[in-house]
Amino acid sequence: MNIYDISEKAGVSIATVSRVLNGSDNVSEKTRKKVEAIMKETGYMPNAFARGLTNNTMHTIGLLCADCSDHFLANAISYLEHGFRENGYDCLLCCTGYELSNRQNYLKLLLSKKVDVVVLVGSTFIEPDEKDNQYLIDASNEVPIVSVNGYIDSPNIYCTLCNDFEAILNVTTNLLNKGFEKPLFLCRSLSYSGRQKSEGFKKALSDKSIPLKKEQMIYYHGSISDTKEMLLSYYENTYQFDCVIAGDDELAVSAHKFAGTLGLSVPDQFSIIGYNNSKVGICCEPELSTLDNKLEFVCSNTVNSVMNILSGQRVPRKTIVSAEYIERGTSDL
Amino acid sequence: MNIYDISEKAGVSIATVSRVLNGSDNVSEKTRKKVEAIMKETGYMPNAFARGLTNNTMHTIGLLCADCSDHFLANAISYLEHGFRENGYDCLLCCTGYELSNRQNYLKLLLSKKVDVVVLVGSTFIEPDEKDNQYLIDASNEVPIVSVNGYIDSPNIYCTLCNDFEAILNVTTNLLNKGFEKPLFLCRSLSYSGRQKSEGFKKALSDKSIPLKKEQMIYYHGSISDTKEMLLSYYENTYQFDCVIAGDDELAVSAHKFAGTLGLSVPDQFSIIGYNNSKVGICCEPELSTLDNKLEFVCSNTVNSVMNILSGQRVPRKTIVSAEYIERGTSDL
DNA sequence: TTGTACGCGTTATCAT
DNA sequence: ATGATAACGCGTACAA
Repeated sequence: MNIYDISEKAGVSIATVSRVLNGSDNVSEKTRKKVEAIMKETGYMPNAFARGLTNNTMHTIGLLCADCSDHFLANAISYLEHGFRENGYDCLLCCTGYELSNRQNYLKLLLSKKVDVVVLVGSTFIEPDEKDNQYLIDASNEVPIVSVNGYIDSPNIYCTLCNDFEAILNVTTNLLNKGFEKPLFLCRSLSYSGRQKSEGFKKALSDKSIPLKKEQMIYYHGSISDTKEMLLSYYENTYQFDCVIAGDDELAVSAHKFAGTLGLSVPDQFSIIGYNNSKVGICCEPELSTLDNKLEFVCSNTVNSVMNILSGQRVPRKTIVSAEYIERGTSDL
Repeated sequence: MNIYDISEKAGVSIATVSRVLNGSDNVSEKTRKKVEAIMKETGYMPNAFARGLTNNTMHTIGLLCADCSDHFLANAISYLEHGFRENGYDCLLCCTGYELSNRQNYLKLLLSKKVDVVVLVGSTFIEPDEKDNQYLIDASNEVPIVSVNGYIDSPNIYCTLCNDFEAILNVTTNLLNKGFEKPLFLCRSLSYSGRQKSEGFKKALSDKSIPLKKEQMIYYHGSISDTKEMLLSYYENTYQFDCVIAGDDELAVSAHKFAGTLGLSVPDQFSIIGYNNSKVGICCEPELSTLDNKLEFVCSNTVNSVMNILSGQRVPRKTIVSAEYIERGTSDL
């Protein structure tokens, strides 16, 4: 059932059918009704591929995300998908993992599928070494790229992110003001966000003229229980910390369990602050204090930017929002 | 840069270009090399829409899921996406929510985008009232449908699921054998999976000739803390249960917190068993005993089924796998 | 082995 | 207001 069939049944030309299909006003009420009736009756659906071919778009947006089973990324995808769909766009999902070469292939794949925009979900897409981001810049010549939570300075790449630097700086400062003297910064990786957080931590110490010791910062990527074990041995052998500033809530939960097995009194003797305000933080007892990085705002801003870009408007290349400190049971600031 | 440009530069016809593109053997090594060189040099990419138009497929699979921020569903999507991609298929993601009319619209949308298959991620897509599933059956006339964790009996709908009935039956039976006398079954909804679990619970009681009381089964959909409060008041006012069999781990975490505030001794005085073996279950202390419903297997089987269907093979319409009981700190069976 | 020509189902331009 | 027709880029049957 294609446009020719409809035109024949309705006794009009395909041009007219196309006109009613696309809501053109240059068609008499009478024929419009007639054509619409035939369409309903036959359950006609215009062929999306043919439309794509002539319009050069199928209204789809490519989502690049490291791992959608990650709670934070899954939430981001959820927000983004809803936002894009409200605007008539579908989402093609690519779970790339963390390896650069895979990511490059996935990006190529999205380009070959002719998505209208590609969005980088999560700050891990922005690498510390500039040359590793060149493929993004290259791709941005063909299609707009938007980044959720990462920043890169390039003409056709638009970024919305949380001020992770400021958030960690503030919370660390407050912890120090409260009398904690041996902070441990615990983070997964040197993603863009990880780097910002790291700098925030360092700044807090330097603001107070506290010399930074190498052992005060750990980068670790393991399961909750592995991380707990690591902390146990680290505490024993390397550095006896009295509070943990974590790069995400799962790391914080590990620290929580660490404190539990050592019987440290939380939050007075030992404080923990997570990041992301995610569900895992309210499963433990006492519940986790955390930093809410305003994911919903970041995502909705991303969606708005995309829509404006697609309609040819100019949009800011960088939008930053402040995190919000959420105090629960593992800190008292 | 299209196939004509390439053919011109290479001094061959578009047919030949098309042949090297699709790996036909009817092309001399010499011209193949030449054409490939030009392609590489110009960075040519065949137009996906034009291909879609002639081949009537763009190798994409539609994923219908209620809410991809749900941990369980996000995991399923992750497995599915990887599996499909390995087979050269992309995933179009639709987060439908739980309302039937929305779901019907999303399904139509996927059909209009001409996906090759639609997969229903999660058992909530199978409604208790048969007529509410008619839209699925109708759609299955146009495109194969596969269901992850739900079952519906229809010629072009293929289902892979966990034996939730058996799992809850066994675990409830074991709890009763251990001397627990006041079990509470706590579940979110009467999704297909919810119905199976419910029946398992009932069967366990009836097998022991224990009369089922209405208050022994709760269907509740709220946040962790709301659920905890609900349980507190339920325990006080309605039914003083001594163990909880939960339909998912989050509900179990709520019960965990409930037990914590009441100071009930877990697992001897009060036992809790979750479902899904998800991350939230290892964030609490003691960690949650749970039922692993073999999501990875279910998903990989789903992917295999889809690939076989697409290649024209016959595949079983129903595949069932048994859950695995994982004992941690909230039960001792 | 290679090339010609048509079909896929739209949209858009130009007449009428 | 409506219709004829080119164009989009590719795959392929048929011819050579």
